[in-house]
Amino acid sequence: MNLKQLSDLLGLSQTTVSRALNGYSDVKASTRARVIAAAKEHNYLPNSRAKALATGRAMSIGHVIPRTARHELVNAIFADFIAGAGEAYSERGYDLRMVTVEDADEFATYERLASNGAVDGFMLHGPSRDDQRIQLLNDLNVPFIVHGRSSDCEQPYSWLDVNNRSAFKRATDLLLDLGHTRVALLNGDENMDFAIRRREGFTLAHEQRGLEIDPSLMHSNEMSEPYGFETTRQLMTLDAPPTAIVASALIPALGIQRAAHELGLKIGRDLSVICFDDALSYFPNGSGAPLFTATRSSVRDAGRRCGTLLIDRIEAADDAPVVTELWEAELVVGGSTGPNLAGIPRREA
Amino acid sequence: MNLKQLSDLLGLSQTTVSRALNGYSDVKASTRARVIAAAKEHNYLPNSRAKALATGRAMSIGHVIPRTARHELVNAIFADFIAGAGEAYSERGYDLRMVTVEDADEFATYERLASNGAVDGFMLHGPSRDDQRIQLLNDLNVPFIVHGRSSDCEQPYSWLDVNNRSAFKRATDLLLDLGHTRVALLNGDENMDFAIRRREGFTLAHEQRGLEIDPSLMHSNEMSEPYGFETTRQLMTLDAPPTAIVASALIPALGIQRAAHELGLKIGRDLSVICFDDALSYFPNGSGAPLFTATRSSVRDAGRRCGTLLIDRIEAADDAPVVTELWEAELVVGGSTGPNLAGIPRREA
DNA sequence: ATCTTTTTCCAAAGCGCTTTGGATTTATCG
DNA sequence: CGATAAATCCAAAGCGCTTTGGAAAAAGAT
Repeated sequence: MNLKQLSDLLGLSQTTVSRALNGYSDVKASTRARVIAAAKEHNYLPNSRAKALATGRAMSIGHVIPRTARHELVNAIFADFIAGAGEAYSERGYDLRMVTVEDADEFATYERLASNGAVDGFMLHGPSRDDQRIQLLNDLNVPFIVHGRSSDCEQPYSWLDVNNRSAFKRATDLLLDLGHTRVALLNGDENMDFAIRRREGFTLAHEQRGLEIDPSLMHSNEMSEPYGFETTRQLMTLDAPPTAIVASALIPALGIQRAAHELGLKIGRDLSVICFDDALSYFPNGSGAPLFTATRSSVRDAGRRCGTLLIDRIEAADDAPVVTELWEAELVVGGSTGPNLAGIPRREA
Repeated sequence: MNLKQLSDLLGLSQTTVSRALNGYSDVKASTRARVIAAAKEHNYLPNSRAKALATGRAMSIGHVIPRTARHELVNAIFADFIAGAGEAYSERGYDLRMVTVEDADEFATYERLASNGAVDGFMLHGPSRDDQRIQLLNDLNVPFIVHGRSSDCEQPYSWLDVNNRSAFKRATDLLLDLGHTRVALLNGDENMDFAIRRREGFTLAHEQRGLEIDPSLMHSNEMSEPYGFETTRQLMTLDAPPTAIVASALIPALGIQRAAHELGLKIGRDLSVICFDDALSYFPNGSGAPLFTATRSSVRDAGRRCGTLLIDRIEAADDAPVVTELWEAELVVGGSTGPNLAGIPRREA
């Protein structure tokens, strides 16, 4: 059933049926009712391809995912983020068009999808320090929003970010306040902007107290359980091992925990751990009382808000000013942090 | 730049330019070259909306994700699966159209997207025992493939599944061979078909040896770390606690591990654990030697294969026979399994 | 009752592509 | 060299919707 058939059936013009269905005011209430009833009865649905062509709007949001470069993306965070974004999209009648590409094709794909008319805007994930995609999309003059920020980017652009710097500063402050003097950092991949800011927070907390940081205590890698495990094992072989660790996520924190157990160290007593908790739905930070002391910010909520902001921009005038939003993470105290008992962790076994 | 402008510029008809670009044989090699060169120079790209309307093909695959009902989907597995599927899609020129919906709107959304022409086919995730979506999509006569199976479904349909039954049977056999007599099952959500089959494998292994299973040893829940943790703690308070556990995934296995540590039990000695490993990219089963003994099958590979099979079906004749593929999981032996030493786990501390 | 205004409807022109059904030109062949 | 076949090209008709610019009908004003 298409528009022509439906309008023939009703003895009305396509124009009238179309306008009735789309809520225009120049159609009598009674005929609108007739049209809607008939449409429902014959379950007519406007062809989305035709509609897209006629309106020039694709009603979809592009997510371009490079295969390997930022493959950190197709990961724990990603699923929750797009779950949140997807909610915002479907509320507004949009859907998510995801395309995975070879790294080399990434830019070309943005250009293609934009000039193509396949999407109305883009969601940018995982920005690096000086992310070239921002320049590109500004040049293409297509709406987009960045989840995160790009420190060295000069251009104006819209973003939503959690305050990673203050989150890690607070986390580090907490540990220093507890008397820890050797605090290790298991940061995320420091090509990513969020990791850079987190490191800044970590170092700032030390600087404000006039503390030097031993470089051998700072590590950077993609967040995985083995990363937490192996780095911790290695850290504990140092002459002066750390008594506390700030970790980038729950997953490496579990690795830290495993290493601690293996070394006979009790988390929260012999070794304090604080991590960033993205509040992933399938990976809660314990149930009930938090397992780890953590700075928490829901990546799902962030996705939802990013989706809303992006659609607002798509539907706004072309010259709408950029929008930015900085979220503070919440500090939740769990059982993984405690005072520095010895200066040097005790060993058992 | 659109087709008309490009053809005017070349002094050719739109027909010829279109056919040149689309590789038809009725255009002279030299003019084809001219056309391609001009298209590249003015970077002309056919408008995908117009193309979709004219061809009747959307070149996109629908993934309908209910918000909460199977929210297990928006989870650890999901990201890797669509990463794999996305590769297959982009190789064939398709992309992924994901739409998250309220549970109540799920069926209507399938109907809408299908009759709408918004997608050319569907990927079905996480089938339940008697999944109604299969009937629906068969009725709608739209290509689709199921990742997994639906045990009680009578209709023919295309699917790709890992042999969960044999995987869990082998896992259980391994433990029984090691002398364990009380083996617990931490299954996934038994509304899901895969979990049902896994339980079958678990019970079959016992039955073949004439062993009864204590029902208090069998649990079912969504895969999370706390689920593993709490269930294990509870199991260990039984009069006769298990000496081995079969777990649905790596994530709950980490919870099991945490509980074991807390109870002073050493994994692989006091408590054997074997789990299913979906080979998630960001969640490896250890690095190098496997952390857990596991039955492994890459969900990313499955996604890739599902994508290929689905597109094959979309591009095949309407009456192409259904296709099915059953993968055997690989058994990898790690340090988490060992012989039953006592019949009752020893306690330390 | 006549003239405006408002309401309600519609014909037709796109949107930018593909494809059908020739028409024209060039090559092949007896 | 005329006739047939093959190679190239193109005008025009869709695809199914929206939207413009009126026209016709109904309501309101005088």
